[in-house]
Amino acid sequence: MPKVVPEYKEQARMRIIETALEMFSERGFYRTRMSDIASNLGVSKGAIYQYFESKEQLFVEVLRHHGERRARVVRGFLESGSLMSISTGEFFDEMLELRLGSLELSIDLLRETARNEALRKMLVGIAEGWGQGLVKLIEEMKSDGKIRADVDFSSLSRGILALRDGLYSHLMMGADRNEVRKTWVVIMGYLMNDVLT
Amino acid sequence: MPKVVPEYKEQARMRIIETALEMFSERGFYRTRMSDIASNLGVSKGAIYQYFESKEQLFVEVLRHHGERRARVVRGFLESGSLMSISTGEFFDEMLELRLGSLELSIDLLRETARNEALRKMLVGIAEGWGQGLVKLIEEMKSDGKIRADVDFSSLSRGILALRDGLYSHLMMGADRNEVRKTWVVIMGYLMNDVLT
Amino acid sequence: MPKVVPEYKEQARMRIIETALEMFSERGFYRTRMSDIASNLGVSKGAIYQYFESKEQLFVEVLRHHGERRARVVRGFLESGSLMSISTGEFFDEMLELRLGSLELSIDLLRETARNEALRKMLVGIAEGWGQGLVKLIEEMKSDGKIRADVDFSSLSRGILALRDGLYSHLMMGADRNEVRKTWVVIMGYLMNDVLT
Amino acid sequence: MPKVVPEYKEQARMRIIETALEMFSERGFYRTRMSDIASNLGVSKGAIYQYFESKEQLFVEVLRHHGERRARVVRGFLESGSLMSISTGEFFDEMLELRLGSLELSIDLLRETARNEALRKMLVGIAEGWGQGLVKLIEEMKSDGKIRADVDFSSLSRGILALRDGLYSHLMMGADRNEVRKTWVVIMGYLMNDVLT
DNA sequence: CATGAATGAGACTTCATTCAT
DNA sequence: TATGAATGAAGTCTCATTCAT
Repeated sequence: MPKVVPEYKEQARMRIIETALEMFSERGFYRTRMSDIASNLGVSKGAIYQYFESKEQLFVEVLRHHGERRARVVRGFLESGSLMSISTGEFFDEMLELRLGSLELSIDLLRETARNEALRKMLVGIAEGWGQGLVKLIEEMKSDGKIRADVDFSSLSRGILALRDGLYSHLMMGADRNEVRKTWVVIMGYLMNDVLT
Repeated sequence: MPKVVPEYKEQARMRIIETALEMFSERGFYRTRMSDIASNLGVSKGAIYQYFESKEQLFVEVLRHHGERRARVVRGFLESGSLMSISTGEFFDEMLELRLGSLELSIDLLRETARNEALRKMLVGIAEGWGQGLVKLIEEMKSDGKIRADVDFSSLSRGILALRDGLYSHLMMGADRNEVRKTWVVIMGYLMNDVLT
Repeated sequence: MPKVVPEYKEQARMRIIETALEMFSERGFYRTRMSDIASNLGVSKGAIYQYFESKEQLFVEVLRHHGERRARVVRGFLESGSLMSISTGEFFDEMLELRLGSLELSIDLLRETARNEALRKMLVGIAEGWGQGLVKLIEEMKSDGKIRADVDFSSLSRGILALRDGLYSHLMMGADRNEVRKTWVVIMGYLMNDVLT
Repeated sequence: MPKVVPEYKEQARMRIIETALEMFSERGFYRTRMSDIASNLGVSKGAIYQYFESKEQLFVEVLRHHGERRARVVRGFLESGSLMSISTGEFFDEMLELRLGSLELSIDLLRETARNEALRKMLVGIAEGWGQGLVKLIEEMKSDGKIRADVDFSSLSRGILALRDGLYSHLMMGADRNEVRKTWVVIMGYLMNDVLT
């Protein structure tokens, strides 16, 4: 790709973000050196600094990009679907693919957060996005009579998200993927029993 | 207490471990400097090296100690109790008090793991401890007829643990403690509906 | 103007030199980045390297150009004038306009000098030019009987130059321009009292 | 010197400041690397960071220390003396020894100043200290009838300081020390002629 | 000729660890 | 044993310079 085309810079930026995302979530913010990212990309350290002014800024952009992508995908699921559709193994796989939980990143994020107010805002925003989406879906289903009227949708929503995050962490700790997926399906199945009419 | 008595060394060791545990779980392994731990303890950096040969070794000991304490407490709950007893807000608070989830530590642990096989073993051991405890409890309840025969106890056990871990992470991210506790109670209540006879 | 005419190159060279002169004297050699100069000129960094082989070489050319211009102006003053004419506030303003003192540049020059013999030669040459001009003027006035015969013209010349340079440095340090100009006039007045017949 | 004595840290601090002062004034702030200062001191780079949190902070401390020392010495001269005493070659030598002019440092200071308000304050303070001391001396001499009543002491004071600074810069540029000293004596002599009764 | 993305040497800074006192 | 000054390896970041387009 010729370097003069206008899209070039944006593509280069995205390549850096994608690579950094992978490395940050696998090794963590501190264990990932700028030189690692650079050599993984096949460029020099300096090149990255043309696109991001610091390692911390790169991290912020990685999180922002990642958060937006997650939000888009999840919204798609929630809007078109029902609670049943997210109780499936397919949904779980899809989430996994997108590192939708990304507990790894979240922990580092949390630690950076102490020094970076913008990060904290974003963090809260992303979490709220998920929560609101679920809550809205549950409310709609309730008013459609698909869900029992006495369901505490706030707890239900938070519980589902917590289950998801916890299962991710188990995966990270080395749990077997099939077992984890099965757990999702089984537990979500139980919950659906309880709340669906 | 005169410094020459043998207990002194053990007490000093424990003080270091307790302080390091707090700091590692709040700031993370990388953000916590040896000098921070030392000044928090009111001793010199050198003193810590009389008890632990390296920062990594200190981390390992912190995790070992923490893991053992958690295991003890949880075993107590599980042995004396039933699934109902762990569905309560009291149990949740108790877990919280002991950093029983300690996702923060787990993440750092996971990252250290890449270079330290012993750590990985311990990690898996701790997780299995929890899992086995729950599984055993569930099996006993099933054979007592307190739980429906068709329950997939492995998934149930893993799901409960994942729920716990996920809720911890939400707390870390700034969620309200009362809401999180309530979520635990509500979701566990649903699950009990499904599995208890 | 089409870019291929030979004058173009010379004009482009001069534009770079003028811009660099301003930036070097305001921010200093080290604080001025090639990219700053380029963006101030509205061209790319690469373009500058078509005219100057390195930042250091550009600095040398800036100094040469500046020295020559100063020399021309000062010669004009000295040849057509008398000591009285350089004791005026107008002369002071004129000097200022041309950065005739340019202590800022001189200091950077001095520091470059350690590695660059050619620079040192030029530096000495410029300083001598001033000195010789003044000395010659004083000698002529003396032989015309306008100056007392016992005047140490070497010290007088050097003293005048030192006064000028010192006042420039005061300006740079934030002194009020009117006060500085007045000082020049007053002190030069005293000195004229002493040396004129 | 044993490292446990309380004075040790202060002495170490001063050694660093003295060495840094020499190197900053000879090579300038930018050309002086922390590793140069360290190896000149015979210690590692890291050691300096136990005493100063950054290169810039070291520079500030160097200037503060230097400014205070200069102020002390000059005050002594001015208080005990008369304008005649500072018109001597001995005074000039003394000033030189203490880098009392320190134009080199001042230029770097000036450049740092853009980013550091505290520095600018100090700079102004030091300059004012000199000026006030001279002005006070001249006023006293005037009221004692030793100086002509119509002397503009503000301009005289500034002129003397400018002469000093200018001569320093000439020395830095390679002028002969004896000639420079002689210039000081001669020009100050002329000025004394004009202002003393 | 011009561009500006990429390079890479080198500067600053941090911090786990050591060791003389 | 305890101290904390010193070390030095390693990481982040800068910027003059090059070169493919």
